[in-house]
Amino acid sequence: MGSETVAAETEASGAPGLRERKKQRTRQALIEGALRLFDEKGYEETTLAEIAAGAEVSTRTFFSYFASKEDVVFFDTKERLQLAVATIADRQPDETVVGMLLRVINKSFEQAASYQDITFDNAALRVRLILTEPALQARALHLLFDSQLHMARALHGAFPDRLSDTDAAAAVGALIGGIKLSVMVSLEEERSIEDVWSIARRASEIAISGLHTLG
Amino acid sequence: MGSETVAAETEASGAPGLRERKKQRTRQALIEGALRLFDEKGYEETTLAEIAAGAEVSTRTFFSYFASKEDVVFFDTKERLQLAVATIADRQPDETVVGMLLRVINKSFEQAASYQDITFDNAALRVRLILTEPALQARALHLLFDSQLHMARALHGAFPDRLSDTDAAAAVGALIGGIKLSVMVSLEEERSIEDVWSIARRASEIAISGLHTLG
DNA sequence: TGCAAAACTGCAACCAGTGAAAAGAAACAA
DNA sequence: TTGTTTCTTTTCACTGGTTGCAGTTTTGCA
Repeated sequence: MGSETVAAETEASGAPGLRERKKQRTRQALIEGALRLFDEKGYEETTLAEIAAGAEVSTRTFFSYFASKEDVVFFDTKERLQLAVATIADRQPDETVVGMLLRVINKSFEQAASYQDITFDNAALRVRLILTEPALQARALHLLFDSQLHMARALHGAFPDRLSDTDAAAAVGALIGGIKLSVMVSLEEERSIEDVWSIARRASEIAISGLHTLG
Repeated sequence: MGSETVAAETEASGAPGLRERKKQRTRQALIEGALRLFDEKGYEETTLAEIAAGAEVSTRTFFSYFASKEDVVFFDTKERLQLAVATIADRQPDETVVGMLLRVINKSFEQAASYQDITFDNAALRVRLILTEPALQARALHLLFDSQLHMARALHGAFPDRLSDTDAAAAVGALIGGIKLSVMVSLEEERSIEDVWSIARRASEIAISGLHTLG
């Protein structure tokens, strides 16, 4: 089944077997084919039958790799969340809450920037897709929300005595909520990556120093 | 069509015509019937056919009142957003950004608390429903996100010289993001309304005074 | 080579959602 | 009241995502 991102090795040996390699190839074919089709003819206009045919599997098989049509687009979400949570889990000595949160944000951006995972260079296409398709936007927000919950729990776990669970949630929610909304607004006009970057930074500064520093 | 919440009057006279009254009754029947069915047999297990039958209309007619199955549950969203945006629009003289945001939050809570709109007393049922059904949760997040965008624009409009559009977005996103996530975490255990209220307050204080005041 | 597990296929069924044409009901004018 | 116009609902047919199931193929391994 495609539910595990990390390859399950055949045995104690390090080499993935034929079965695993085939599965990875099919998975990648589904992802790349789907994104290409979404780009060419639009998300709604692309049917699962076409996606499956593109990867030379049956429609039914699609669903043993992804739980839904939307999910192909978010193939790397689990991985990204894992990195964030892991980053929180290995708290540096003497690190402050804010320091840790910034480290998480930075790592996440780095990861996003250097994406090679699945020979996949159309990150921009994906962003455009998610921004324009309501169904994908809803799914993205749901996944992001879920990630925030996980991160809040991890943060509470990293500072068990200093932060209550609800305070940890408030912190994560405020930081990511601020960044998310300001980036979204900024994307309504065409902007360069650098612009977006600095807007995100600015939003995190606002969250950290507090809204009272504004008007 | 059911797209307008406010009744379109027949003429210059104040009385809504028969047509309008019937539509309101049908709308209410759909809402109440749907929520009752969702409660009794679960959201996924309830079909549109059943909902429509409960209100004695055809399945097709359901879709001239609501755009989707999910949307019945969020029948009052437009109204709530309108209040929030209107509250922002009539900025008080000498009001600060933070002061205004707090006023919006308070008004919104008031409105939620005093809900009588459609002889509808099962607000709690609805909350439980949204919290447990993934499809509804995704829709809720999408609607909330959209509301935040509108509020951010309104805020920028209210303080055009003091707040850039992206800063306004950062403010709204941080405040609502913090409240949302902490309330959500708090709801994982059973809590009283008062508890939730004070947790929300605490989250807004954190966002206002800044994350740096934490760890 | 043979067996068990894993993966894939085809098929049937369900249900949300949409388009179009026809029927029904209400509003309006004469 | 009657005829006309406009809005609403119904009926019907159809698409497409999603799932369960039963059977077949492929792979891993002894």
